[in-house]
Amino acid sequence: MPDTPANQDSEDDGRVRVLIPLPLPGAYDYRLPPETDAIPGQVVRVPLGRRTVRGVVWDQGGKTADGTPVDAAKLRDIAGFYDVPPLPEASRRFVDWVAAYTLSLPGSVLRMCMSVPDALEPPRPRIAYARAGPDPDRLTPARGRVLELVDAGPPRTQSDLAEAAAVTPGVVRGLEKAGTLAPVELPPDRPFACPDHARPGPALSDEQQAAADTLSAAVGDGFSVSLLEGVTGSGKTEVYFEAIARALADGKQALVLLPEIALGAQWLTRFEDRFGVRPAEWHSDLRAGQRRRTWRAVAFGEARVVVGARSALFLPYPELGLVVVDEEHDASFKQEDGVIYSARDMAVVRGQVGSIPVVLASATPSLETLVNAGTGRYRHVHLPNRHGQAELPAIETVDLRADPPPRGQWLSPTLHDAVRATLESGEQTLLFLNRRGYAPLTLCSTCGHRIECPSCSAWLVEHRLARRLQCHHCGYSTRLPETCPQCGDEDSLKACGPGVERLAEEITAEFPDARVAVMASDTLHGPQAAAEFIRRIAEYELDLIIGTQVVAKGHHFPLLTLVGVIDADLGLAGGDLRATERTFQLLSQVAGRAGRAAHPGRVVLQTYMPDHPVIAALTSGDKDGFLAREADGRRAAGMPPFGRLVAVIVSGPNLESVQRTAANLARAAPRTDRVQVFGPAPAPLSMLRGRHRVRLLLKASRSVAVQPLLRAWMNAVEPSNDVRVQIDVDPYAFQ
DNA sequence: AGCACGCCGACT
DNA sequence: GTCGGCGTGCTC
Repeated sequence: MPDTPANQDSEDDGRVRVLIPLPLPGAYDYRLPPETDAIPGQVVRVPLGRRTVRGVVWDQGGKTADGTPVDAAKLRDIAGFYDVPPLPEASRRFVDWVAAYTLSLPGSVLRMCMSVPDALEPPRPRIAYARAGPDPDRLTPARGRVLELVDAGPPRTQSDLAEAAAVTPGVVRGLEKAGTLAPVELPPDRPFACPDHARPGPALSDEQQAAADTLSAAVGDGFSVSLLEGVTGSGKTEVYFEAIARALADGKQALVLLPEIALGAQWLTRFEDRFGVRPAEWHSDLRAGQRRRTWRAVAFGEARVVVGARSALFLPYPELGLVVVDEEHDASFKQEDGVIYSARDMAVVRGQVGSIPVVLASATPSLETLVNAGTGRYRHVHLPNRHGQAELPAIETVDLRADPPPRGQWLSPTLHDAVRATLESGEQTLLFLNRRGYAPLTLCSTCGHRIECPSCSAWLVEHRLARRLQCHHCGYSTRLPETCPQCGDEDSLKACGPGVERLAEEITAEFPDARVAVMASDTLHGPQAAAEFIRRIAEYELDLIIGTQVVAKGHHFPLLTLVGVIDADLGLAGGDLRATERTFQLLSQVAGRAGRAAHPGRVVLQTYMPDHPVIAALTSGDKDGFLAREADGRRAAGMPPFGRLVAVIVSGPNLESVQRTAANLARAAPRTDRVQVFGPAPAPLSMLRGRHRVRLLLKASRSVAVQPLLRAWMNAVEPSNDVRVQIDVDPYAFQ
């Protein structure tokens, strides 16, 4: 549909609605200067108060609260137009949809699309340095290295030269001053290479080819959702690459969402193997220059494939033809602050507003997705397992009540023997413990004091290598005290429970010859470090890996034949309904690290609850039965995905005012027989970053439109001025 | 989100 | 007497 002038159906006063990426109640009206035109999506500069801000010409909304248009006398002129493509219609509809669904302000959602302020300005030419004169009088070794680089290749920028020659940027400036180098202008942005869809990919098996054909056929055929289910090593990635190739061949852009880009090095390599170039990347630790370049390349349609974290969903793709969500079950797709949304669910919405296919890929799909596949709402594409082996390796349990580890240790005799045997046979072991640091709790043996975070209701975790206590929720960190902060007793503090560091200590003592390394999110510093770690495992430079959940993701190591789970019960505490599903997914993924074609591998789960349904399902291999029972339980309870939940979180530094607002909300709760409201109750973390948190939970059947109910409910209550009320539609963690 | 206004405490 | 803390309110 061609864009038509935004003011065509407005009054004669040249009124244009402009959405500003600020938390304002809606779009604002502006006047179009004479002799100018505005089309929807155009990015403009508008006066707001005494400053000028960016905004986007919007085609809907813009009514004031009482429905009357803003007085024409109040209108101010649009100050200017940015020379970037208009925000595409699908993006605009997506913004409106996400705002309405999550009950956030449209301006807050638009902000996620416009997160790169300087991307709107024309790119500044880059200054490079080229040889302009003879060597300087004083030719130091540092200057020599720079000149060697300049003479050997094309002109390079100051920072680039400085880094490559291992000198400070001052050396380059010095050479400019001496007349040896002169600045030259480079074309502003390095262009993104276009992935080559026609490049031959790896050979696919018949089953993989059939799956690839199914996904490819959906490309260009309007909105659809396909669940691509297959274990690690089944070739999922290569299969959806064929759908990407099809989108590229059709002249469309493609987006792949991954949970943790930091660990995507293997993924990027596979992409490059298939398409010849790297895709555009989008994640939180991108440098400002890269962000700007990528945003513009997406908006101008130059970046054809983007791989990124959840925020990549809000980039202004003009020609998006496919969205893939890999590891779709992953909890990190849920954005928990600001605009609270599930990137997996919003990816489906983005597919709907753009009339394009969505692929959800996972080895262990979420129950929501499986239910949608079961009812036929989603297409279910199942990849057979690698080499026809069992879905999971043989999983056995160790009942810690009957077979406990020695005092102060964490490996049961059975697991200890298994580790020894694996080491002796020259194969690799993975020990999984989803706890960073040395010990999760520090306790005073004299007075019983437990060291807690001053601003969260959580214990501080000892990190012995760093000699500190850390809060894993807010980042608070303090030196490990020598005396009890409560009773002052010396040498009375005891580390309680294991973390990966402590497990490493035990392993090193028990198996001094083993080459051991710990893999946790805080031991991997950046993508290169993660890639290096994975290389060390793959090239057999390590015998034993101790890891947290970061090891569960998407890597396959052929020499790894033993997986030991130190505490299989860890995720089951807390009574969260989703805990069983989550634990099943996590332990399935960890178990899947073991084994290869010739050697099935062994998985040992240490547990105090060998009869728990999750543990029983893992050992029996009855995945389908477990999921069916889980689904039955949810259906009977009216819980997601069969019912709908909305969490209302009230937080603030003052407990009384938080409780007062929560009580007022409870009093004003909607009273119909179509919804139930529970609470207020302390939120799962009752204190976080110095704020008390109280939660109400609204439960409704799926047929109820909860947003209007919630809007009326929230409008009926005036929160205390020091509290914040957040609404989490479809909370991930619920109790 | 900014940037005003405004209303109370410590300074040259 | 002013400078300045940050609570409250507004921006088409």
